[in-house]
Amino acid sequence: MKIKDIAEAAGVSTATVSRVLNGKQHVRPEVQKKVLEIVKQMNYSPNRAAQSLRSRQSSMIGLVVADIQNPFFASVCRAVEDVSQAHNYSIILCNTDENPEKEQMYLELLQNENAAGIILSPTKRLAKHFPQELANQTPMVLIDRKVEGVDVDSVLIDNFSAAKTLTTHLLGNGLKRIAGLFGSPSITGEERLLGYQAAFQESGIKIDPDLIIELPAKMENAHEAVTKLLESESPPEAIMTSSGLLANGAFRAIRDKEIEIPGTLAFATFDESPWTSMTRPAITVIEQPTYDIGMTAGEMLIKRIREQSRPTRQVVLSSRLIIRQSCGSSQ
Amino acid sequence: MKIKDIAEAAGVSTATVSRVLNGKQHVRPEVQKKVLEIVKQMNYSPNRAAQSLRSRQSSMIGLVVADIQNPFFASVCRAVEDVSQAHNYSIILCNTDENPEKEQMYLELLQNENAAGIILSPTKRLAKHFPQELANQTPMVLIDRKVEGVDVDSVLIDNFSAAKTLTTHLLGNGLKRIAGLFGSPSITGEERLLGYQAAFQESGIKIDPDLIIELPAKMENAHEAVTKLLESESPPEAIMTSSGLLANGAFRAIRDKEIEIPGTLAFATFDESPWTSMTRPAITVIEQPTYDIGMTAGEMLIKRIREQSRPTRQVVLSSRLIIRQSCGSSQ
DNA sequence: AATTAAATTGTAACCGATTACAACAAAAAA
DNA sequence: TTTTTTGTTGTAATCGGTTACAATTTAATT
Repeated sequence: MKIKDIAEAAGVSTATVSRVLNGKQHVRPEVQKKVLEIVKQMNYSPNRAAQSLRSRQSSMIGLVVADIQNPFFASVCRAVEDVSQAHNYSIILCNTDENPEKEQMYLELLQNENAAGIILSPTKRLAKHFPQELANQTPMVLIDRKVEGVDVDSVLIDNFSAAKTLTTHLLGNGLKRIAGLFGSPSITGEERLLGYQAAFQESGIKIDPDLIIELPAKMENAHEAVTKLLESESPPEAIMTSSGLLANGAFRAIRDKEIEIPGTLAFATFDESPWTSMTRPAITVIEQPTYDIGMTAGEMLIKRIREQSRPTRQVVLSSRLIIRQSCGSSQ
Repeated sequence: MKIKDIAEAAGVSTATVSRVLNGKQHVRPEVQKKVLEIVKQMNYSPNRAAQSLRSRQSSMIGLVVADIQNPFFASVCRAVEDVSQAHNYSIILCNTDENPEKEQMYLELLQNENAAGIILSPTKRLAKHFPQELANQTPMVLIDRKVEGVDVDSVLIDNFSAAKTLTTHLLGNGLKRIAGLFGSPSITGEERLLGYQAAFQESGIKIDPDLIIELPAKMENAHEAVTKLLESESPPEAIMTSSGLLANGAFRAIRDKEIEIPGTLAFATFDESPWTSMTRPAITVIEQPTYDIGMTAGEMLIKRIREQSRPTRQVVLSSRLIIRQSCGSSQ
């Protein structure tokens, strides 16, 4: 079923059919009606590959994230999909696992695919060697990670401030030996570490460097690290983690050791998850506007696709500290 | 940068370049080497739209699920992506929300896109009116839901037995008034309901029809339904839910009312989630082999893409009852 | 050495849409 | 009525690959 078949059935040329289908220029209403009828009757829809080849633009949006199993990205992804769908774009999902080679591979793929646009949570390496030409050529929106000195749209939260806020909250509760688990290598993890350090700085309390742990953001890693931490000679008074996945492993390790929260150990983390409000004590968290991030990124991308030359902008959405019982503070 | 440029630079025809790139037939090793060198040097990679147009096959696999925010599907998705990537396919992600129109729209899109294959968790309507022609024409693997009397590959767990096992476990603990929350409209929910009923049947205990609740699998719905249930004149002794999302809302409602588990109310659910082992008491669940389902489906799809005519098969993976403390059983 | 078979390469058609251009018709202006 | 403008339509080129077919070279066989 191709455009030629429709053209023949309607007694017009393929050009006319194409014009009708794309709502272009001058076509007599009666011809238009006839063509549409036949299109409907024959249940025709155009071949995307042909369209894409000719117009040098596909209807695909590349969504490149670290890991779709991370609820943060799942939520972002869902939002992007909702927005895309409303504008007749589909999404190609790419997981990088923070691996620059995978990321590179996917970016090339998306170029070859003539993706209409790309939404990307860049790895640390990409942030260092940012492909500005690619961004100039293909509409792109960065999410979740700050990349300095490049001209590209982005949507993120202020990770530095959020981490500082959370740490300050812990310090404010009289906790001093606060261990921090930060995802690595990851820009997000890095920024949050800086916020953590800044909070200490400001409070005048010294950080025990042994309590700063950078590690790949996987549950098992956090479990292992926290287990070791808790078995050490001078265990911390509090633990904070920089992502939901890390929180999970960490919390499990704490539970395994049957350590009392917040009595013996306080606990707080980035990322609101289904479980953070369900444990007893419920857990103090920094909640990110995940769906909003995805939605905003999606909308910005659509706008850029429509108007390639619009000035770029950085949107910073605000996160929220939800104080619960895991840090010993009353409300 | 197109194949013609490479051909010219290498002093051969485009056909030869194409042959080299696709590892086809007869090309003199020296020519091959030369072409590959130039391809590398000029950093060429082929236009996917053109390839897809001519060969009538894209390198895209459609993954159609109910909702990527459901951790079950996120895990399946991740597995599919891993397998796809290893075979040089990418995935187009489609969320249906159990909405047949959305599903229909996406299936058409995937056809127009010449998707190499489709992995699909079908809605109830699709199961009734299964597009066998589409399945014959495009490699397809069904996941998660059983569809009767069609000739198509599928990967699932035995939902009926799993639900029966879980319900029998509750009954075995002396619980009789067991409320069940089942996702609807969804084949999975339906099958689990049947298993639930069968367990009662077998035990000779009557079901109070008021305790069977079918509802869209969203947290809020479950929260609302359970709240109402708990406020009713004759509240249940136990609640089981047929999916992780429902479990979340249900558990939250129980917590909100500060009802003691398992003393006053027992609780169990389908789907192992990060939080089910972290609450106190920890929750008894049916754990599904999520990653395995995705991986198996992915591999089956690749095989079918390679050999369109192979006989179809149904793979049933086994789920596992994890007994914890939420149902009052010692274990 | 002559014949046959196999390997290598190029030419050009093709996939299915979009669109520049030309042709023609109808309406408006002179 | 003639000329100009505007609107409608078709023809054919084009996007960038793949591949059938034919042509040519090389190797194997008789």
